[in-house]
Amino acid sequence: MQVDATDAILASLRQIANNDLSEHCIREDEGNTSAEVFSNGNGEDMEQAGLAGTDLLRRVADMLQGNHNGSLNSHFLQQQFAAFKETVDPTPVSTNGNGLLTPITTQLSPLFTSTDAFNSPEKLLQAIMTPSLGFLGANGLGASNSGLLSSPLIAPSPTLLQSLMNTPTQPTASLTPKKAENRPPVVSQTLKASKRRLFDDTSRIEAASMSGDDRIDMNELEAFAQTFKKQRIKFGFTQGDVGVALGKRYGTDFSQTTISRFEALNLSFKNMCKLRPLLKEWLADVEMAIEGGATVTDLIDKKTIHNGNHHTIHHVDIHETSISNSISSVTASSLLSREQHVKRRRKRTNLDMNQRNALDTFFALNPRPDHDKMTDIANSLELDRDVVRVWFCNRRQKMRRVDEPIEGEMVTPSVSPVFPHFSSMSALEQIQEAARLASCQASNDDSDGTSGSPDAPSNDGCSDL
DNA sequence: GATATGCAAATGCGC
DNA sequence: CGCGCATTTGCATAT
Repeated sequence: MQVDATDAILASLRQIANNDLSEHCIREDEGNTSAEVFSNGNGEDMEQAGLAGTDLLRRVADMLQGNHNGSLNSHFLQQQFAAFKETVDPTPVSTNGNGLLTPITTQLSPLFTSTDAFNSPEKLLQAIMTPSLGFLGANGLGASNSGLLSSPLIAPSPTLLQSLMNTPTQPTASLTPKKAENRPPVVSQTLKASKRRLFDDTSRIEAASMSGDDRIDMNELEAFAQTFKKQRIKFGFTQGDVGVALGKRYGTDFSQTTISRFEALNLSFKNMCKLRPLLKEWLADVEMAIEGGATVTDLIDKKTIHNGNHHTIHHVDIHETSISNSISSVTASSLLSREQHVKRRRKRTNLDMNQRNALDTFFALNPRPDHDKMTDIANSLELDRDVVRVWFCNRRQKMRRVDEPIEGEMVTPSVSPVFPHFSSMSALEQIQEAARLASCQASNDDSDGTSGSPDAPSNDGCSDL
């Protein structure tokens, strides 16, 4: 009776702890090694394992069981353990291209000066469960702030454990409009996927599949970015300068961010192609001007001051851009020489805390308000209706993004059972009420109603007024 | 002070 | 017009 799953886990943990980790490759796809250890793990027996000092272990076992359809999996345990070890000693970790952890020769961190710290499963588990180690993060969520956990590579571990804890998951943390200090090291898969870098595989394929003339030489693109940066620095322009200069020139300026991303090839392929001719032209002009004796400050000033006038700054015929790409030819010279009714991008609205909170609240009430309601909301928040509309669109988009990856059960009562009484109110009343709520919760930093998570802490203090 | 980056506004396009 | 979805772009802030 006592040779039950708990013992088995103990034994296995001990074994794992004792063995060098390198023997237990943490490969995702081959759960061989000692998988048999738990093959007899009949879950029920665990309930009565009253072994002293195994409480933690049991908890983990329970969690494991709960999380793995009743079948304990030593491979999984090993992962946890390995992750833990890596947490304590981040250095040797490495991932191969496939995102799989590769075997490592372990080395204990100064914190755990001897292997003893791992020899006992109790210790091990205790360590895992110890908040100060950041393994579970504050609140049992996987937010690892501890300096120990600075390596992003160990992130999966807290996450897994978190799921073990069966805590309401909030994987992306992207929902919180917090200052970026508590940012978890790992971005959600979806978010990651949505970001396209120039030289990722997709782009390569994309570029390679372009036909004949349209084909853009990736190397050239890369080279240009490099040259551009070099020249830019040589002449003494900042990224911001360039952005502004482009604005004067093409009517639509770019931020320092964009220039930075261009130089670092951190834009999509298409985007790079679009920007390149502009930058190329600008650079050519600058080079010419400098050659002609102009100083950089001259150029900057000129570009900064020139505003609503006719921009005679240039007239370069850079039509030998060698790339008769549709994008490239259009953008450059044509816009200016016509009229400059260049549709300027709306300045990015910066919603203040109250507006955010209010919108969040509205969203919780109703993620897709109709035209009138939208207008009411906009008015009540002194925002452009369009801004509000876009906000809702983006918010829905975000919600989908966040929810989807968590396949299976999503406890998203998106429509708002949280505030049932609202449904009987008029739009205006709802707005007023929501505004009250928003201001109520303005001080607490939750503001993350997206997941519709049941915990809704903001609810307490305010809902009844 | 300049640059890099996370999150999310704003845009564009097809429906 | 408005939506969903993908993408581009920039504010705020970290580095």
